[in-house]
Amino acid sequence: MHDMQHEHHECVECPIRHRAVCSRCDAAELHKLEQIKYYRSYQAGQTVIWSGDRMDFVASVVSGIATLTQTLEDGRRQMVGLLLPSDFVGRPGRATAAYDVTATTDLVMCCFRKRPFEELMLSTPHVAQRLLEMTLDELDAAREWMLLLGRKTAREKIASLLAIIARRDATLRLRAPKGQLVFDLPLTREEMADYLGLTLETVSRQISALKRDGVIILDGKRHVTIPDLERLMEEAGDDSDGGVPE
Amino acid sequence: MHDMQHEHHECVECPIRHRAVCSRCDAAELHKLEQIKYYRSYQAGQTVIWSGDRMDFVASVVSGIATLTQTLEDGRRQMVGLLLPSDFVGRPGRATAAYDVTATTDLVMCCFRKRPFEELMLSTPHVAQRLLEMTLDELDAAREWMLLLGRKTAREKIASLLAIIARRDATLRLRAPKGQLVFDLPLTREEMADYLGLTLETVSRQISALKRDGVIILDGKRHVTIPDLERLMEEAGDDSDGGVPE
DNA sequence: TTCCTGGCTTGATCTTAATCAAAGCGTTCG
DNA sequence: CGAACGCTTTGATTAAGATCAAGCCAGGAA
Repeated sequence: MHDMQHEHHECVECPIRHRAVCSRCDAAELHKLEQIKYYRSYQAGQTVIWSGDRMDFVASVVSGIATLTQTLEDGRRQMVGLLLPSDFVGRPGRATAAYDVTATTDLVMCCFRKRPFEELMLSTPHVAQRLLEMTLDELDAAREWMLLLGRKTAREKIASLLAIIARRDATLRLRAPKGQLVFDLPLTREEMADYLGLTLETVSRQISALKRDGVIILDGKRHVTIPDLERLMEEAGDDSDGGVPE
Repeated sequence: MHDMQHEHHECVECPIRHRAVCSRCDAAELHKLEQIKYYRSYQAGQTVIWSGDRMDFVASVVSGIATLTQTLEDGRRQMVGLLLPSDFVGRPGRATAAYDVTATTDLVMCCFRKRPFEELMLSTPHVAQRLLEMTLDELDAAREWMLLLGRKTAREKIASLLAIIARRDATLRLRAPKGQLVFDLPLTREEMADYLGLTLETVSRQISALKRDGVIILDGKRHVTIPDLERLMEEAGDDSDGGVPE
């Protein structure tokens, strides 16, 4: 419809191009990307791909939320990734999925056929460089998550998760991070439990406790208000690292 | 001494070049690397760098073992990385260390000054591509680790750690992974506890239990024999994923 | 040799979160 | 409308691992 705006419009529509490519884009590259790209939609609860399945694309979340989970034979589940809009899924150079990918809300992904995408990466260095940056960010997030799983109490885990969601949500909406934060929990109690390495009963109890103590205000089961972000961060037990340097 | 062998010798000496660069090396690039590279040695127990400190290099482990740890204000510690020879440390594009890095054995690292290394990355695409691959491997390892921290029992955690060390050790020594495996634990009980999100007492008890049950044979406190790797893997509870594809 | 010291083991007890169980609430479906 | 279902809350009990507390053992120093 707006031909003159086409390229810019594509950037907004498709975060991978915005985040990984467009910052230093080039007409020939954009044209190649255009040819290997397609969209897929999933309903809430649908599985995008099972661990071990052939995966012939890489993708970026356009809207909605997806999770990566791992499962032990006896059914114990651990979430290992939470994908919000603009996050990247899939690994260049690997044929099969390493995790179950599930849509927890209605989900739209922008996919790129894997083989041509890999070829594009070889010929356009800044795509690999941008992808490296994003992967390093994910690795940092994973290590923060490891601290949570290994050493935090149930209450601290819940507070940490709420802080993480509030922060990412605020970033997505470009809200100022000061003052009251309001958002809807994008996860069920069970999904939160899988994120935190807890049972859903413990999640429910700790949420009730935080509510009772005034750390959060709950309206219904999903709508959360954080009256005091500082307070929540304290509950999360995160290292503020204002410590004494030697 | 062996001038004709110089480049190859350097590759062996310095894993980052071997793993990230040399596979597709080029004389000019090698020359640049040579100029920005230097070695540092640490004694067992020494801290390489504290979280938050300025970090003006990236590096690769040449020999010995280093750990990455995160700490909560009250002293709870969680290991988030275990670096064996050829592993990479440091993040291009970041000024300060995000974790405490500690030498758990005597350690030699091959360092590259960060600024010139970043410039080299911009001009030599395959370095960024190789680094991306390595980072994706680390991310996979981190996610496996998250499953361990969030959902495995103490016994499974110990068995998993032993399997991980046995596997990496076998890889380093280029031993055939069949039959009996023998190795020395490179970590104290406390370090194992920090790896696994347990206390050192629980680590000790579970090691004793695995010994009692014949899953491992202990000679002294550190020398371990795995009589049956299959058995150990079962104890580790890992998803063998020989499941039915749909 | 004896005495330390640091790393490790083992025991007793306590706490946290898991498990088992029941019921509440809000939607959707018949 | 009422039944049924999915998600959640809450309660009672149990179990896994943490915590507190001795001791053990090997190696190094005096």
